[in-house]
Amino acid sequence: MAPRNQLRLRRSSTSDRDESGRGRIIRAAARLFREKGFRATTVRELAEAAGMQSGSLFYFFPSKQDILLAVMEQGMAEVHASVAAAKEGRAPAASFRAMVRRHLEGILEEDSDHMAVMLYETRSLPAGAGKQVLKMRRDYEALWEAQIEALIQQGRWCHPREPRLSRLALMGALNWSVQWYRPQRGDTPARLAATLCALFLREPA
Amino acid sequence: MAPRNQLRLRRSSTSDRDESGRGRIIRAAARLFREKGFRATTVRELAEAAGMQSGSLFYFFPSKQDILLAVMEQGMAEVHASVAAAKEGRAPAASFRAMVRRHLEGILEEDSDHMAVMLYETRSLPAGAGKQVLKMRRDYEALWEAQIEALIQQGRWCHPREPRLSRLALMGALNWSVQWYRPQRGDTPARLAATLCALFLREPA
DNA sequence: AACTTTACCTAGCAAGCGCTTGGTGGAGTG
DNA sequence: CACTCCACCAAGCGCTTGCTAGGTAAAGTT
Repeated sequence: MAPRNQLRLRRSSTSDRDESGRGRIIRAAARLFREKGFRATTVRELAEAAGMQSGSLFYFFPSKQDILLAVMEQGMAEVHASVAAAKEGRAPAASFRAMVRRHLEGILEEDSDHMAVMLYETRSLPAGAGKQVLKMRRDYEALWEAQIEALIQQGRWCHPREPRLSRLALMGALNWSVQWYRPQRGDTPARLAATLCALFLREPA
Repeated sequence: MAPRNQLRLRRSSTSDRDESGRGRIIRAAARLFREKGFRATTVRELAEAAGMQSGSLFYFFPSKQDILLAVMEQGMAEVHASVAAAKEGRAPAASFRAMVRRHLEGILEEDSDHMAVMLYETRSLPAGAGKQVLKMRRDYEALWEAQIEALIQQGRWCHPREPRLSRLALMGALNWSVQWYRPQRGDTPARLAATLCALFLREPA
């Protein structure tokens, strides 16, 4: 019995946004998992899209499920970082607009499939798995809820009570765009963001 | 070569909400497809949940995919009927509130898995399939968009332009609840509906 | 120069998959 | 009582699935 694969696994030394085997796998997986779903994507398809043989995937990851986990982790980390940066150093309403824009860019732009996979493939993970991802997700939600509370205090939010439900409604309105948004209509995530913000923000008194 | 299964298939003589084989299969499929997803549900699990052997499914349906289609059709038809009925004979804002309530009940209540499957399993259908379901879906969306236009005319909608985007945002906010709503919190779909309506409706002038 | 590690490839196994086939008991019909 | 039809069951076929085992050429290390 050979030593377990796990023992030799690299954690991404640089980023996984590189041309290394790991990086190529994660990018290909993000695209396929988003387009076809996790279960409907076979390791053979995935390997071909990453430019290697199916067996080689298991040199980099112990299982198919761990590839899904890696996709989600990367998506969550990148969007969180982008949105958190947009929050800094602006008035609440301006911050909010920037955050919405970054969030939509993070789920709608080309080669930004990771976060969409994270949003819609949660149930492909067995009950115990993905605690790390779950924690990241909660942190991300807290970021938004805090922002909504700031807007409520300034009287700029459309509904002055229920910040939790407001956040859920907002996230629904934003994340649903994954289901219908198609870039070729002349829309961009930025323009969509501007319009959607207008639904939730109240004019200054 | 035996005659194809299709030739012997019954269209639901009464409703499929009965205890017939077909009805049992559709109900079990709705629950499993929602909980685990279409691909992750095997015909053996599905058969067991419906109280029969796996082969027997194919006496009632020509393929697993046709079971999915039947689930979606039933869900779409029932919710459409319920929401369309709520629209009748009320002032626009009151209609709207009733519609939102019916929609949420249709996707959140126990044994109402069909519509949720319809919302989140579209990509499990191959490109050509489900034209019937797609048409039903478009009709349903038109129903909502008309309602939003009526509210805009009365000055009761939170955003006076962009009825299409308003509809998409609203649907997102409502449909996202499938991902997070859990009944045991003391919430009900009806209460959730009331709060979410307040986000989108404007007070009468 | 000798050795180890990295980054894969090749071949294939065991399990599970959707679906088919050939029945069969019971109810309905003439 | 003979016949037909309905609603399934029992068994299994052929294929695909995630994953494993063993190998290897090239690069890095000592």
